[in-house]
Amino acid sequence: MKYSKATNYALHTMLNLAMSNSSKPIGVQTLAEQQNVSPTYLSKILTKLVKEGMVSSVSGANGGYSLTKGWESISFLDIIFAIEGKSSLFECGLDHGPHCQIQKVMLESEEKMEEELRRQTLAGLVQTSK
Amino acid sequence: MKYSKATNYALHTMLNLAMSNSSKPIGVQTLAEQQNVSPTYLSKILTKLVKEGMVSSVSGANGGYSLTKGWESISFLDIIFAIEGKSSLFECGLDHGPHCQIQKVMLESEEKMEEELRRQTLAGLVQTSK
DNA sequence: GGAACTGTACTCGGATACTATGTGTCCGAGTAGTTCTGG
DNA sequence: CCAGAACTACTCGGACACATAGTATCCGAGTACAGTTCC
Repeated sequence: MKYSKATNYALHTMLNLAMSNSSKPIGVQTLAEQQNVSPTYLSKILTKLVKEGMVSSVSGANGGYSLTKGWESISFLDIIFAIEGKSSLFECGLDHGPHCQIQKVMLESEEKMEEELRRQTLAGLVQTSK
Repeated sequence: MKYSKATNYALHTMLNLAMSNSSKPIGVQTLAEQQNVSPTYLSKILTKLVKEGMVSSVSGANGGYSLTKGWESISFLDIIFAIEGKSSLFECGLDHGPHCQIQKVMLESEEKMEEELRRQTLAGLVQTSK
C-alpha cells in the first residue's frame, strides 16, 4: 500500500500554485517542469482537481491553471481524496456477520490519520515553506 | 491506495488462531475454509507471518500453524507491516532540497495512524470478539 | 479603421501502451506421523 | 513383536499465469488571444 505518484504531483502542484499567487493562470508546462513530469500527464491530474473545484482552468493563449477562491482552507485530505478517491483504505469483504471487529479497528486508525490531514491546510504549508 | 486483500486475510487468520487457542497446530485448509481463500494462497501469506516470528509452522501429518509465545502482545501494526512491508506510505521522490515540507506533513499523519494500530493488540481483539 | 481571416499557444479528453503489483494456481520437495510387512 | 519400508497428510517454496491499477504518451478537438489582411 502506497500513495500514488499522482498524489505527490498533485500536492506539489497545489503548493506551487499557492506560492506563486499570481493573478494570471500558470501553464501546465511551467508546472510540469518544476517536477520533471510530462505536461500531458500532469494535466490529467489537474483535471481531477478542477472537477473537485479546487483549481480553475483557462483555455487558450495565456491560459493555464489557478487556484479558486477559498483555496486557503483546502486541506491535504481534500487533495488526497481528489486523487485517490474517497473510499476507505480497508474493506473486509468477508461475510462473517455484520460487524467485523477488525474492520472497526482499521477504520478508527484510518480516521486518526485523516484527522491530521484535515488539519493541515495549504495556507499553513505556504507559511512554513516561505 | 488500499490495503491488499492479503492483509485482510492475515488479520483474520491471526484472529482465528488466537480465538481457537488450541495447543495443536491448525491446518492451512481449515484456516482457508473460514475465509473462502485457496489454501495455497493463504500459505504464502502465512509464511510471511512465520518469518516475522508471530506464527510457527509444523510440517507433516497433523501439522499446521499456531501462534508463538507472546502472541498476546502482537499489534495490528505488526501484522500489517509483515504483509505490506515497513516502508512509509508516502515518499517524495523529487529532488527539490533536502527537507520537503509535504513529506513531513504526510509522515506525521501516517504516524498518527500507526500509533493507533500499535495500541490495538491481538489479545484486545479476542476480548471484544468473544 | 474595422471586420474577417490566420496563426499561435494554450487546455481538454479520449484512446492507447507500458509497467508494476497484487492475486491466485500448480507442482515438486521435504517432513512427520501412521500403517503395513517380514523376519 | 518389532524394526524397517511404504503410505499418507501435511507444509514449504519456487515458478508461473492472470487481473488490475498506476503511469505515461499521443493526438485530434476546442478555445482565446494577437497579429494580419483586405475592403
